[in-house]
Amino acid sequence: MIASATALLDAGGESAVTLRAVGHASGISHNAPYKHFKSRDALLAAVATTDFVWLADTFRAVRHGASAPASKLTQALKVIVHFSVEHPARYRLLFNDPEIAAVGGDLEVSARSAFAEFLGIVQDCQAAQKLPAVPDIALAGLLFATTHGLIGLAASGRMHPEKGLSSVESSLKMLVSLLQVSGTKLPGS
Amino acid sequence: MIASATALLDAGGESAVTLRAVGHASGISHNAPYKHFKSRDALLAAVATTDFVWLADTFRAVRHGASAPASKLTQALKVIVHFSVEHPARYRLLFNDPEIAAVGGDLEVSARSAFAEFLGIVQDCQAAQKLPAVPDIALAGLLFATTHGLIGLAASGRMHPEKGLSSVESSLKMLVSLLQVSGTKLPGS
DNA sequence: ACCTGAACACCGTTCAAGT
DNA sequence: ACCTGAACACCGTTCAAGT
Repeated sequence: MIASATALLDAGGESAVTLRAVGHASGISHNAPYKHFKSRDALLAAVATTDFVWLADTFRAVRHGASAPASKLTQALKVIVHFSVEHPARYRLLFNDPEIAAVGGDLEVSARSAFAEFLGIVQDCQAAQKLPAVPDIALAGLLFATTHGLIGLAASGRMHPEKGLSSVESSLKMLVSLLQVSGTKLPGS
Repeated sequence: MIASATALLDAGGESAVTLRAVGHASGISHNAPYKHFKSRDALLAAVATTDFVWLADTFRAVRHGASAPASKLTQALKVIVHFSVEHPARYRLLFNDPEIAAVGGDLEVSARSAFAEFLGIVQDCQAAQKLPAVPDIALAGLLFATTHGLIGLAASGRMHPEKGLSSVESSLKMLVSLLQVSGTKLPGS
């Protein structure tokens, strides 16, 4: 049922995920989902939870890989960007949907877990002097937020008129390189 | 009618903006809007256009104010943050709604106009050596995207667990200060 | 416990008809 | 030209009833 909803999201966006379509794709009636989920939003939240768990696992794999810290950060950011490109509706569910986020519960736990793994990668970069020694959580939030913002603006066509998606990665590269410069001269020193 | 839709957005979010409610609030029938707008999305796009025009005007006023360039940048970012706090549904319409963005036309023109004013403020900061001398459009996009991303993550409750909205402004302050440090040592030099 | 089918109260949108 | 009222094809959700 979660799988059906996920497939419908990828195929037709959030509006395509009607309980009738989910029921039909799962071979059950259109209101059988109510026996397993409190509402349509709860079903969508379950999809989002699954994706957050996947994100956390992927970040963990990147972090424990063999690359240099700065390269791991780039890889993690690419994971986010690629996910947003390949599964835009699911990405929006994760980071752009207040109604879904309000569900809380497992969803919030899995979201924090994914962020914690990302934070670990940022901390490793700081330890390796590849990022400035500002508070780690704020820095990780800033990097994540910038990636998220670039993705959102690109998706809305509200970014650099002439460029397309590639500008997301090049903008991120610019940010990381600017921050590395900052790392060599700590603010306040 | 645009005013009715705007009020409904502020009061109850996007889902409250039904054509029946708009018609009732405007003293007309529930499908009279179709004589003025091609669809519900077109009406929402008209609301977004109005807000983009307001944003462009506000940015322009900031830019031509008496403050120092760096202060103008801070003011412009605050305008965005405050708008997102006071009118979350309208903010989402501007920057988080692919369906609305796809309408194009006047909406896109007004969006580009707002970005152009913001770009001007960034350029002034670069001229005053308050921001690094990287390509101006990319830098403006980066600053805007970061602000947008921080707002979105804060709205989704997906940011620093312990902090709230104030962390958006403090994170932005951190970014600008880090970029100012970078400005003193250009990358590649 | 889990599922079904009908029903309810909504939607956006269309259309024939009025002025 | 602009508006109305009824109608159509959907929704999410509820509920009595089945197994």
